[in-house]
Amino acid sequence: MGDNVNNTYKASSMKDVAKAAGVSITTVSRIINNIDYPVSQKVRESVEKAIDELGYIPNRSAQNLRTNVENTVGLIVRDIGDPYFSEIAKGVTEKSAELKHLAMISDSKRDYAYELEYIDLLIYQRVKGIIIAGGGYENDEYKKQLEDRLLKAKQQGIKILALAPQGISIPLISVDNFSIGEKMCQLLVDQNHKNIAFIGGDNSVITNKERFEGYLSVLKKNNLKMNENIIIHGQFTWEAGYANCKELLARENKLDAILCVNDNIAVGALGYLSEMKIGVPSDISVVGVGDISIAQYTNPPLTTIRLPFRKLGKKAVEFICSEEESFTDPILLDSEVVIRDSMKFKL
Amino acid sequence: MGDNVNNTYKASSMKDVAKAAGVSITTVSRIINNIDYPVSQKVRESVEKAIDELGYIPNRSAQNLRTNVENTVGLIVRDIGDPYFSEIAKGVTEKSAELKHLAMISDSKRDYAYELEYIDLLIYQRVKGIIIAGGGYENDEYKKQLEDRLLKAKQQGIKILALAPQGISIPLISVDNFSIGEKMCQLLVDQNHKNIAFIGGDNSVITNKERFEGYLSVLKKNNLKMNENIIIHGQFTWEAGYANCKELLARENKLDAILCVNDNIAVGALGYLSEMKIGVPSDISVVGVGDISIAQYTNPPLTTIRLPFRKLGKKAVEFICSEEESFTDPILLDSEVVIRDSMKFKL
DNA sequence: TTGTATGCGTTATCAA
DNA sequence: TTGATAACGCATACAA
Repeated sequence: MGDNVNNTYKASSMKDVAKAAGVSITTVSRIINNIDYPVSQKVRESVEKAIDELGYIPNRSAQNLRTNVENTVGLIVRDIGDPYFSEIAKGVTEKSAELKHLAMISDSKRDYAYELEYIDLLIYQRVKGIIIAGGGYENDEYKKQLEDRLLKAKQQGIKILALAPQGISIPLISVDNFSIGEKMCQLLVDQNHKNIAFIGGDNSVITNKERFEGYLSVLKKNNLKMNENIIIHGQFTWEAGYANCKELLARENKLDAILCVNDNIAVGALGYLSEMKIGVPSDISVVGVGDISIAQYTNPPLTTIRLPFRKLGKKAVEFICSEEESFTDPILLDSEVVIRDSMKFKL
Repeated sequence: MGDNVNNTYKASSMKDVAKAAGVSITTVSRIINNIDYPVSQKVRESVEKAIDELGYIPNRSAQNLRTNVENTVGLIVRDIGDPYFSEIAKGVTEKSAELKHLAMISDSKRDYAYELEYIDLLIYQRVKGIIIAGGGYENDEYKKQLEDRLLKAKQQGIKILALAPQGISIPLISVDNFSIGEKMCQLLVDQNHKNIAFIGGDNSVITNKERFEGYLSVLKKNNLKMNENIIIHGQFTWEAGYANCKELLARENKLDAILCVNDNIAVGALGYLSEMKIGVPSDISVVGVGDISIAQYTNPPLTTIRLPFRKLGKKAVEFICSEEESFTDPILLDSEVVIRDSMKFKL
């Protein structure tokens, strides 16, 4: 089982196997790769025996150098503890495993300097493709840096794609965030809600901005005037949802509904309202976006819109492992409104 | 910027750089590796210019084949959406990035067949080390398979370590689960709780078993008789916590406290109790284990014991990237009881 | 059916 | 201060 010298093992190579089996390395290679090439039963057996005894495992780096075929994909998330990203990560790791690939996951801690650094590391690692999960930042420097990396990756034959808009030209598998904002706002309007507050996350993130614009568009369409007082932006976490809901109610207490830009924020808001003994949906309706798994267990269960996180992750890996080089038209997956009990029916 | 043939790029190599700069590849290599070797300013500049113009990036596979130095670590979690694991993952990715390494994360979906398969994939990938995050299964076949892989990894010079006991000899960086069970149970006993229920997760998982034994040991020590009726095992999720709390109360309604084997379960239990309008801690005390981030925001905030998840992940990466080959004595990190409002003080 | 020889892109040894 | 060359482990074209 390998040579034990100085208590350290040296992995055996094809050469060792060939020698042990008394054949050439070509033959060993053919057997390893299970290529449909005629090999006599006797030789095959002796090689397999040698492989087993030596505990031989092919050297990926050498294979890789030779064939230039990678079997890793890179995923960059903002916060792996956030259900939004962990669901995407599950889709990515699941599909990767299915295709015998491995996923490298980096957590940028919502800091785009890290985001860029990780892309560099992943390119250097020569992964087969890089998946950017978070929404782009409305920041010219960031966009420029990202475009640089797109070019760099292309030169190395590495695919890059995003699961949320980046404000630049990049293959995109995502959802239609503007229409999501519209749908949820219209849902509330349809039930006669008038004073509809908006709690957003970081509004320099394009995803947030697009949903927000969907909200504004529906207000306008329905001749409801926008009230800046009841629009708050902050972070994407439930802590922020809690804090911003508090702030919101301090500013304005005649609210019909709160549209939260994601479910995390809605969960935080629900928590604050419950603490304040404000009835949901009797006193105020709350809706979110995402349908993360906890949304069905909040009190009351959350009305939201289901985003296909896992499917996004899977599709991304499929693209990376496909022959397709690139694509320009965004692939937008459907999302479906999920009615639960946190929204009042006023009709 | 690379040769564009048929709309596909071929990454440039050191050879290309050398040719462009009119020097030997040896010189290029020296400059790339920033080795302290005298290179004339003029040559250095021309090489750097060529690197820049060609967009040259070293080929990791070739470097790797030559030097046999890896810069990736593997992490296997059971469910990346579970705060227990996502916190560990954050520790791992953070420390990895710090050391210019990349983390490959696999999600076994709590299925140990996948767990083993992922280990194989990671070994084949020749990562520098593999971190097993979940607790081992009390299952002889699993243990045997795991031991096989330990040996295989050793042959390849790959370190494997666990962040929870596996029931076999393996380098371990963890916490003392038995004493954690003891501490939490003693905490309740000290406050005069007598009928202390236990909601566990999968009791074939060693971590669970050890905490449970700590609980039993304290009951015994205090001459409290164990009541099988109020001991339930199930899953580690809050859905299971909810369901098992319900089951528990259907079986027995004279409970002083519930000791949950982790915070997820406690969160689920709290949810059920709140729905049933059962006061916590007025009617019944609830404590958990872990101190996941949501624990301070539950209603009431959860009394629990803080486990150093992130630190575990970081220490694991430090070990993998260190010179140390292995170690036999488990490294057990401290955990600290966190008193919040979900436990009644009866004294 | 099997084997020989070449080259993938590096690093490192040795020579100049 | 610089360069020629071998070797890492493998896949493959070609020869036998």
